[in-house]
Amino acid sequence: MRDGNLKQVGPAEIASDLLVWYDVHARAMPWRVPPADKLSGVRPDPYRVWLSEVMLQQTTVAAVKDYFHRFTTRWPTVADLAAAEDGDVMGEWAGLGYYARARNLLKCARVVVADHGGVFPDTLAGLLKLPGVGPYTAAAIASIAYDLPEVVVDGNVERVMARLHNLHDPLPGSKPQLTELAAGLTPAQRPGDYAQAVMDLGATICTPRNPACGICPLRSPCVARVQGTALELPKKTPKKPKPTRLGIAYVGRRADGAYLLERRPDKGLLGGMLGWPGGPWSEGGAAEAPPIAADWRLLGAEARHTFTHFHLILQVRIADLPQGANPEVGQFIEPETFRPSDLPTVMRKAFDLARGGFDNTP
DNA sequence: CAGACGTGGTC
DNA sequence: TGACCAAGTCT
Repeated sequence: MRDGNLKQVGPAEIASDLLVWYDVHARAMPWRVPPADKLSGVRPDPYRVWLSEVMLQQTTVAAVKDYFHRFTTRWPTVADLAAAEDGDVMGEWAGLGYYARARNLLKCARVVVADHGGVFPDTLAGLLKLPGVGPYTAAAIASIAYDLPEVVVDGNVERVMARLHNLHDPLPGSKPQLTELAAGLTPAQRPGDYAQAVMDLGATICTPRNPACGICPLRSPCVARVQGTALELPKKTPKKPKPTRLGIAYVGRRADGAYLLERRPDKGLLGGMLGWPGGPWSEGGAAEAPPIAADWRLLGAEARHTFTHFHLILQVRIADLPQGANPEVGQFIEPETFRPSDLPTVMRKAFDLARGGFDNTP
């Protein structure tokens, strides 16, 4: 049979082909136990598997690596994390995005310590009850950490399944079908390696833009490859356009170098993170009053930032505040305590502009 | 169930 | 430059 033709291959053989490929091409990750080490009985640490999986939700491996290293260095066990201060965890997560993940991370660590003796549940149902652990993450922990044959379905698996079976129904409506197809391939042997193999395949071979079909271990049974439809799969329902909102960031600096910051409420955008006072952002325009009376200067440049569902143009206003200033909003953070890296990215952008403003007007 | 929820990289 | 994309979850 020529390589360009479709070949009937059973589910067991597909899984087996994928595992053979994975044994050679598995990417090395700080949270992963390589296939060869598993043969000597080494098991992944459920804490590290959980932490990495939460960080990897909608986030690239490249972005996660440094955060994973900092978290596991500072909090080596789930008990260490459970005992951490909220603000320390939020600050360490700053820049990674989707901050509900960090809030749920801490909640989850405390539940595992308080209700499970510091040991992660080893069933899908038990894992699903944990804060911030949904169908994907529960199945990933169950299969990767405990080698249970649960069905792991993430964006990679959806893409691989849609192409393998040439399924043109659009996401997210087709998710149940894709899950069904994924379930049909999940093997009883080495389900954890299999799950990681599909995700590695999706990340390195069966990529969204330039799939390397020629070297894909599943090229023989892949219907989309033969039909020439791989590039258009999986289909997705079109997204709505993003509106643009306007806002103000008031960056106030006291004579001793302390900055006036506020802790944002747990609910909503950037919940639980530090930020500059400035009120809500809206399409109508920004008119929020300053947190304290002072000589606020408007900077010439604005911070631009795009969130998941809107663009933001942020005016930056700066002021030198007297040592005895007593603002209604927020709290001063001493220069020894303040780490710009504790700020979410949009707030750090405003800070970078403000710093230039202060430098120009000593 | 559709919308909220971040960010950095890529083309 | 801007739209799309990446190991989703919660409401």
